[in-house]
Amino acid sequence: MHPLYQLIHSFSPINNMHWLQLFEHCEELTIAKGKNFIREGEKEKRIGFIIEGTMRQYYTRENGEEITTYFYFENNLVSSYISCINNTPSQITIEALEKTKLLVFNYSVINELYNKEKVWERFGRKIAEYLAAGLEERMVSLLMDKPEDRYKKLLNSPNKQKILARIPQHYIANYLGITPISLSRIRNRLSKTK
Amino acid sequence: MHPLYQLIHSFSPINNMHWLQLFEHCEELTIAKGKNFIREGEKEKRIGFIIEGTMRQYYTRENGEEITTYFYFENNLVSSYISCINNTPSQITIEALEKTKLLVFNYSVINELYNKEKVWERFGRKIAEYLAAGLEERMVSLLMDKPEDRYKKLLNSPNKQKILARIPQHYIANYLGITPISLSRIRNRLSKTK
DNA sequence: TCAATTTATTATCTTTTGTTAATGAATTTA
DNA sequence: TAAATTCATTAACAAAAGATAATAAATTGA
Repeated sequence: MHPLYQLIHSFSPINNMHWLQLFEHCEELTIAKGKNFIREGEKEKRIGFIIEGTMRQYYTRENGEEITTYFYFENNLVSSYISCINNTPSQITIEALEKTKLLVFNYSVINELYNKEKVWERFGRKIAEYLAAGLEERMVSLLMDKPEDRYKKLLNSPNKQKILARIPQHYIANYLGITPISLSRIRNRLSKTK
Repeated sequence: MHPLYQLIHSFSPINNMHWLQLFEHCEELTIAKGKNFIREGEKEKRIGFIIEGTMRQYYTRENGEEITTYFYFENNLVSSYISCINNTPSQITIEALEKTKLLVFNYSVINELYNKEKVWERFGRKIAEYLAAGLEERMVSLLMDKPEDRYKKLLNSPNKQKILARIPQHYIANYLGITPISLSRIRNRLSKTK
């Protein structure tokens, strides 16, 4: 079973026919380290599924500063989701942090499948619900926790260990809503307490 | 056309039969000022539609401190959405800030409609997508903007003016991720600049 | 109406974060 | 391998935010 088939199935059980409805519109794409999969301002909507590699999503300030908001790893779907659903130009850029192999399809494909099949419509719902739950958790942490606590949560979250393992620290600082200098100080503080 | 019918229709066009599938399971409920519609720890899942009134959603810290994360007004759907979709006890409390009249139904009703009808499944997707888009915008603002800028955005957002008009300032401070004292200082600073 | 409570502001002090800059380590790449 | 770049830490200072407390204004409720 293809890992993307598995992922979809875990959200909304589909059969082989449904799978092929999507799979026939997929193609492989390899992105070199440092190159972009999606660029800010872009209107073409693509969805990627990471077969291997790591990607980083960021917003760009007016002064050109990049603010990293998310990381993607193997078996993650990656896209400018908001621009897909709102049909607006992407506000984010998605970059490969290492050579990344993707399976790629157009959002229009999935959108047509939403119209065609109830199981695909359900998949769309489940994915959006999953996303909303993750965003809410993150938002609440930003509102309620001190930066130091957010970092501790990251340290204690087993599924986020790979973030720490593979990602430069200054990107993690962005993700936590602080500067790299501040994260370095937090790390220093914590190392002395223990 | 009932305002809830209208709201649903704007997300996913439904006909009168679909509407009645939901409406027959609705009942009216009035919550007195200061009383709760949903309580932290609660397992029963209800969804409310505000006919008139204002509500506040908050998380509670271990020390009992309440952190306000959202406000609801007329024609808003209100529920512990995350606990509905994850089938977990509510982490939030939703309180009436003034006497509030609701139309109420159980999440199980809408969940059965998801199974029964494709238009309802689509409604579920659209609502979740709408929610995710709002949460992403909020999260990005928390990561990228200074508190002062978040407050300015609130001032300039026409649909959020009612927040300022009806809501005590210390709840707004929570919503912006700062203390009431800090918001008061920001207001002081801004009043001097202009 | 009047006391009690809630709410917003201000002051003081402490803590934390941001900013800029310097340094050294690690990594990349030519 | 050597030079260049990226990355993490640290220092010093400024700016902002949190905590606590006092005060005044507004609102609520008996």
